Amino acid sequence: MIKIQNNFDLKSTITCGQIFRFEELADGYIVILDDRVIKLTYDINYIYIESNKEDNLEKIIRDYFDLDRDYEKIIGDISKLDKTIKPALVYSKGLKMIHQSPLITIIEYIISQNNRVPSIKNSLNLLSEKYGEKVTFKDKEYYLFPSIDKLSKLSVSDFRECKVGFRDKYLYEIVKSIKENKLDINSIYEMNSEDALKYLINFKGIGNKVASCILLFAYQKFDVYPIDTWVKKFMFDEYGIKEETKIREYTKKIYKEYSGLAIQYMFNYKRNSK
DNA sequence: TCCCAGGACTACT
DNA sequence: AGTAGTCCTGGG
Repeated sequence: MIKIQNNFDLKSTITCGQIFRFEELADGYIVILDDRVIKLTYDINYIYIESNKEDNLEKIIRDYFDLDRDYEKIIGDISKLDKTIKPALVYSKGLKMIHQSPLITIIEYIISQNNRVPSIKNSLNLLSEKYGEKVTFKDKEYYLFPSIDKLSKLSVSDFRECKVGFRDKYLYEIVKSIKENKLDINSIYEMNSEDALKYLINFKGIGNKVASCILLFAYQKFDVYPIDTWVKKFMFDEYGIKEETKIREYTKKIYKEYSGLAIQYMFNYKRNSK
């Protein structure tokens, strides 16, 4: 068990749509990471983390929840640039952008296309239960997300059996590309956002939105972002801007390299506050 | 039973 | 260059 300062908003961070495989408990959350299961509980001062695998835990947590980035400063900078977004920043104070493994993020967001959250979760759980490593934690069984080696042995119909529907062939092809390094997930770290976006969109099954989510949640490229209905609503209500291209122009001009973060805060505010 | 939501691709102009 | 139709699942 480790404890860290409770200086972030665990609930928003976990439930705001960036994480699919989590479970809400009476006193906290279970989250399934790449290589372990964690349980997070909290009081006013601390967040307590337990795992089936304690080694390196603090470092992994700090990395996954992006705890070492100075969000206070970023938020300060954004609110200096723009007053209108301030309520959203205050409301979502403590929301962190998670830092997930590229492989999992790519699979998750391909499945998410034209799909709803419960159905996405169902598919991810099926994939994990069938092909992932079983882990026992506090007398309960969990399944980690399958490795690239495991995934690359699946057929199109294996994917189909996990209820991914027409996305089966996309997953099959992309997993193969990753395995053969035709989709080089490591090279993306070094690309600028524009090139990375173009690179990802070349692969069948990855469009603009999916690519944006991958770059934001796996590569922490804060200047790329998906624009969904909640963000559109915010932009229309607050600024009277309706078209997506105009929204992109505007957010880029105002929020610059922090656009992805600003957008996520907007999304959380618009969707969750009254 | 049908209908709908939800991204990206394909095949058309 | 732009767009209608299509792919599948789960839920109303």
